[in-house]
Amino acid sequence: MSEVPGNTPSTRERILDAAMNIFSAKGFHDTKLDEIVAEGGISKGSIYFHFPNKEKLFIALVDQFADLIERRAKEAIAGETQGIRRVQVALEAVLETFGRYRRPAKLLLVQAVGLGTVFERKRMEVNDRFALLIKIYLDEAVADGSIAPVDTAIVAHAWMGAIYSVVIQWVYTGEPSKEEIMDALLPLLLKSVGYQPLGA
Amino acid sequence: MSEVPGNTPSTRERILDAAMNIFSAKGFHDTKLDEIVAEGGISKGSIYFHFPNKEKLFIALVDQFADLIERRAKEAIAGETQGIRRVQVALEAVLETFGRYRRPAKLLLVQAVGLGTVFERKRMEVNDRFALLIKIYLDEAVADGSIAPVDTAIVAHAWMGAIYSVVIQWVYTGEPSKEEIMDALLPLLLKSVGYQPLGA
DNA sequence: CTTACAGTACTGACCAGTCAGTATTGTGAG
DNA sequence: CTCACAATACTGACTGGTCAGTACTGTAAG
Repeated sequence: MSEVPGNTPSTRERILDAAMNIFSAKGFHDTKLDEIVAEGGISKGSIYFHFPNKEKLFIALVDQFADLIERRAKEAIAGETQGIRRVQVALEAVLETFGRYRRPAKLLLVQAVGLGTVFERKRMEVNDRFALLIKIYLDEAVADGSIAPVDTAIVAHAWMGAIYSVVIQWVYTGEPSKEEIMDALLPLLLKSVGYQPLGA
Repeated sequence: MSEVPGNTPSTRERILDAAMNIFSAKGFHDTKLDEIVAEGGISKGSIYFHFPNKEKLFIALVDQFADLIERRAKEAIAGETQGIRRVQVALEAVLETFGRYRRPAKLLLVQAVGLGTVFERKRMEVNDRFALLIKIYLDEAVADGSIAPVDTAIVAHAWMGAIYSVVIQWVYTGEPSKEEIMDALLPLLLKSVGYQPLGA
């Protein structure tokens, strides 16, 4: 995630990796900085050299993963031109990325929630960014006639929630498998806006 | 919620009301017991007379509301016999109940998440209860031919996530209105399993 | 020596939970 | 009804453990 393969990881990377492991497992409040120190074989001083405080360290991890998801979605979209296809490949890319990174997924979807006023803004911001992204391409698909007109704002939030929920379930239990999710969730979402996938 | 109208609320009820107000606004960790004490005009000691600790007080509120939601859904279902109609009225009942209680909704859907191992069990339990409920009636609808066969486990989680997400959005912003949600979300969910609502 | 980082020992604010005491209500014997 | 006592309900000043953050020391490279 944060390490360049073949290189000795920098202290900053070691901190981020260790923090990701502990935060994603125990949540923000139940994670003690000393645990991160032990996990990463680094020192408390260096954490405060690289990050101003515990909160910013946590947010750095959230941002890092949210950026990755968004980047992957945009890359996928760039390779397609037709409205609904773009929506489809973006969904695939997002599910693929969540599937590949279980710990960051848990951090973003579970541990970053319910942390009180400070983090609430951050979470809203990330959520809205995703919802807006979905909305834009749904609107595009409506405009070019791929799908019938719908309230794309609500659909965007509903889709996001559906994806989150299934991914969270997978994060905790490992079930359903990534393949089952792709096979069941993708057609479900597309059908919900009246698009009949080819295979169905 | 917890008060018998026309009666002076008992201390226990005053505690629950005050705790609901603060917890739902600030989250578990950012809420100090002294704030609840101030809000409810009660004393710290009486909180500990009625509840063993802060955690159990919080969970009492979560349970109380989860029970209400489940009860309303089951009542709605009991009044119908046909498969897909039962699913539909249950959805309506749940959305209606979330809509009526904004603070409990936020407590359950936002503040109860990401609180670490202790609460994670509780939340999984509540979630699975809801998902199973949906799944049962979806299976019923499949069995009686109302809808085509689908992976009802995934659909159940996806639906739950979709509902949660839209409700959370409404909790924060007041938008979209309850009517818009009902009008857009219900057909969306039903269409996702291939059921064409009458009005469409 | 200085810079740039790494390591460690320590501090003090914070807040959940305690407990000794007070108030209120219940009861039953005279 | 009323007095004695008990049980229950409530109060709020206090405490002790915790842990984010800080101040200080160590070191290697230039």
